[in-house]
Amino acid sequence: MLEPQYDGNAVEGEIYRRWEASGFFNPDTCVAKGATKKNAKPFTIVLPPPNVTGTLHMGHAAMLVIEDIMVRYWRMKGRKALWLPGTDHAAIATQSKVESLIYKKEGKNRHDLGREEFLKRVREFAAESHDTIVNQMRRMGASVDWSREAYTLDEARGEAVATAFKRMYDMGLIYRGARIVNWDPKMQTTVSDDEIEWREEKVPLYYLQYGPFVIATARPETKFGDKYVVVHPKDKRYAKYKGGEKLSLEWINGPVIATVVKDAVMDMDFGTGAMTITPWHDATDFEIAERHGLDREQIIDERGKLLPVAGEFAGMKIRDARAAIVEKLRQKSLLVKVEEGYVHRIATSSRGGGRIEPQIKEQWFVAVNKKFTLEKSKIKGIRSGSETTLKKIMLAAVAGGQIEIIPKRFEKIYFHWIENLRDWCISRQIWFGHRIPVWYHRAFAKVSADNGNEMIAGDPPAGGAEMDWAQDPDTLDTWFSSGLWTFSTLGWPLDYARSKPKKGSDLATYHPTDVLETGYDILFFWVARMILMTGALLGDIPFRTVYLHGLVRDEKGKKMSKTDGNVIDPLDMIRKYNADATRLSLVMGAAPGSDIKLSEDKVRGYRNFTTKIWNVGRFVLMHYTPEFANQHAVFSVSDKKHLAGAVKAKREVARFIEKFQFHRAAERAYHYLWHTFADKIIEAKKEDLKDADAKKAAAAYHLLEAILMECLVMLHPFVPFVTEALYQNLPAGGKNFRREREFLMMNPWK
RNA sequence: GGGCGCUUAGUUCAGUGGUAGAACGUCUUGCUUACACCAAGAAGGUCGUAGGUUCGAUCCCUACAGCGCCCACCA
Repeated sequence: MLEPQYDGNAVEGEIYRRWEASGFFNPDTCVAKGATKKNAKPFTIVLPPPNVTGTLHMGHAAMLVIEDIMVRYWRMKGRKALWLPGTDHAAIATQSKVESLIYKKEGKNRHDLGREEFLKRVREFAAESHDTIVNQMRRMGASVDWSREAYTLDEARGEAVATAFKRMYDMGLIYRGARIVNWDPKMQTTVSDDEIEWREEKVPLYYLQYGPFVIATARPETKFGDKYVVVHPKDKRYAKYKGGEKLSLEWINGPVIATVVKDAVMDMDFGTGAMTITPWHDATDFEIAERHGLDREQIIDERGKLLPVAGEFAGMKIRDARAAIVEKLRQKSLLVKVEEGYVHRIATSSRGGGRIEPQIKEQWFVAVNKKFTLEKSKIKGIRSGSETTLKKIMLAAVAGGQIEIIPKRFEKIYFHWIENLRDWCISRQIWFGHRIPVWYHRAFAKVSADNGNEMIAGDPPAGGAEMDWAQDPDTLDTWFSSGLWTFSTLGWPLDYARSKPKKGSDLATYHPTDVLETGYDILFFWVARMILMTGALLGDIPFRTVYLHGLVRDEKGKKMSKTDGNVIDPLDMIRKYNADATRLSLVMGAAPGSDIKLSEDKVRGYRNFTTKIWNVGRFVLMHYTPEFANQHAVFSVSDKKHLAGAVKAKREVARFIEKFQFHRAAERAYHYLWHTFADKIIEAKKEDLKDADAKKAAAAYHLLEAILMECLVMLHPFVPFVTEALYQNLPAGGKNFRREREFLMMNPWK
C-alpha cells in the first residue's frame, strides 16, 4: 500500500536516473527501441545555455519547465524530440566573477597571475559551476539528451567559431577598424552597446565661453582639445558663421583655432544650441567627426587618466580633475554660468560594473549594413545569390513570417531594435573566451585588414616560421559563439561540406530548430544574433518560433536579488516541497512574455496538488483486485460520457500546449483532475466500488483506471515525477493492462 | 523624445462582442476507511476614468490617469 503523503524527494532521484539510463531522452534511442517511428517528424529545442557563473536561479527553472513541457508533450505525441543541453562560458561575466573571487581571497589581479594561470583558475571555476548546474537541471526533471551536451567553449564549438569567423571575414562581413567603442576602464575591455546599463545622475551643467559662442557641457574635463564648434545649419542665431569658418579664441590651456561645423543632429532648443565636440570620447561626436572628416584626439587614457594634452592636469583621474578644471575656467572668465541639477545619463557596464568611457580603438566588427552576396538562401524574401545585408536578413526572417515571435508584440520591439542597430563590436580585451582566430606576421608592424599577406583570419598559419606569427591577444564577444548555438551544437561545420549537410546528420534532421524558448531580456543579445549568424552562414533561419517567457519576480513584483534578500532558490523549493510543485508554480498564471510573481505559498499550493494527484491514483489502486484483471468492463452511457470528458480535457490541454498557452494547459489539467475526476466522478463511483456485484465493481474500477490514465498522460508534461511514480505502480497483466510502456514518459499521447 | 505593455474578487492572475472566472486567502460546517497538503458550502467585483461604435462591451475605437518596461546621438 502506498503512503498517503507523496514524498517527491524520496522518488524523484531514482525516477530521473531510470529515465536517463533508459536512453529515451535521446531521440535516436527512441527510434532504435521502436518507441518512436523512424520517419517521425523531429521536434527540436536547443537549450539556451546557462552561464557557468554559479548556480541556476528561478529564471532558469522557468525556462527548463516550459521547454520540458513542450519536449515531453511532443515526445509522447510521437515526434522525434530532441532537447539539446549545454552551458555558456559567458566570457566577461565569468572572468569578472573569478577575478573578484581571486581578488577577495588572495588580493591578486589577473595580471599578477598571468594569462595561463588565470585561465586555469577560470576553467576550474567554470567546471565546478557546470557540475552544479547540470545537477540542478536533473533535479528539475529536464528531459534533455545528455549525450549531446555542448559547451560554448569546447573544442567542437571552437571549430565552429573559427570557421564562422573565417567565412564571415572572407564574405567581407567581419572587419577590423578604428571605431568608437564602449571602454570599461575597470575591466580593461570593450563592452557591446547592449551590455550597457544606463544610470541617471544629477550633475551641474556648465556654460562655457568658447570664442563668440557659449557652449553647454556636463563634462568640462574632456574639453581640452576641442577645436570644433557645432551648430544646426538652420539656426538663425549662428547664421553669420559659415560652416568651415575658422576662429581664433582663448581656451582652457591657451589659444586655439576653432572651426565651425554645421550638423543637423543639433537640438536648437538645448542649451545655447552650440557645442564643441570630443570625437575620441563620445559616440555622437565621433559620428559628427566621421561625417565631416574632422580630426580626433585622445584626451583620456585607457585607465581613465588625462593625457598630456591636458597640460597641467595630465595624469589626473578624470573624476578628480573636474573641480580643478572648473576652477581654472572660472579664473580665466570662461565659465559663464552653472546650472545645477541637470539630469545626465551615465553608462556603466552591466557585467563588470565599471563606468564606461568611450574610446576610439582598433577592434573587430561585424558589418550589419554592408552589402554582400548570399549564395544560398532559404530565407523568405531573399533570393539565393542576391545581394543583401545582415540587417535585411534579420528583418526578412521575421517580417516574412518564417519566424514567429510569441507574444507578437515583441516583433515590433525587434524591428525597432534592428533599425537602430550599428556594427557589432565583437572583440574583447579579456582572456576568457574564444581567442580571435587571426595571426599577425612579425615582419609587418602595421596590420591592415585589406592586405591578406599581413594577416590570416580563421586558420592558424601553416608550419614553418611559426615564431613569426602572433595571434591576436583579444577574445570574442560571448554572443559570437552563442549566435552559432543552434547549429554549432548539431555538427556544424564538420558536417557541413559545401552547402548541404549530410543526409541523416543531426544538422539535416534537426535544423532549423522548432522553438527557441528564452527570457525576453535577451531577445536582442541573443535571439537577434542567432538570426544574424544563421542567415549569414547557413542562409537559413535558426528556429521557427521564438517563445519568450517573463522574468520571475518575488511576490511583490520586485526583481529577485541577493542584496534584497528576496531570492527564492529552486533547489530549496524542491527540497522543501517537490520538483513537480516547483515546476507548476512557474507555469501557472504565467502568460507568455509577462513576468511571473512567485511566492513560497504558491509552491506550497501546488505541492498540495501533487498530493492530490497521488491520492487519486492511490484511491484507484486501492480498489484494484486481481479478479478485475480479466473482467470485461461494460460502461454505461454516463460512464462513457465521463470517459469522453477526460479525453476532451486532454485534447484541450494538447491544443493549449500547441498554441504555447502553457498556463492555460496546466490549469485545464489541474482543474479536470481535481474538480471533475476527484470531486465528481470518483465520489459518484464510490458506491459502485463497494457493490457486491463483481461486474458493477469491475466496471467502476475500470472506468476510474481509464480516466486515471488519461489524467496521468495529460499531466505528465507538467508534473512528470508524481505521474511517473504512479504509473510505475499501475497493475500489470490481464487484458485490461494499461501500462503499455516501460515509462509514462514514453506512453503515446493519443 | 519615441514606442510598448498593464490596470478584472483581499492577493496573484486567466478570459470572452451577449446577464463575470480560477488559484491562493477569508468565513461556516465536517477527523464520512484516497487525500485535513482534505471535503461540503459561503461571502467577496458597477472588469482604472470619461466618451464613442453596437440591439448589446470587461472585451472594439478615442482621450485621460496611474504603474511598469524597452528604445534613443539633448551636448
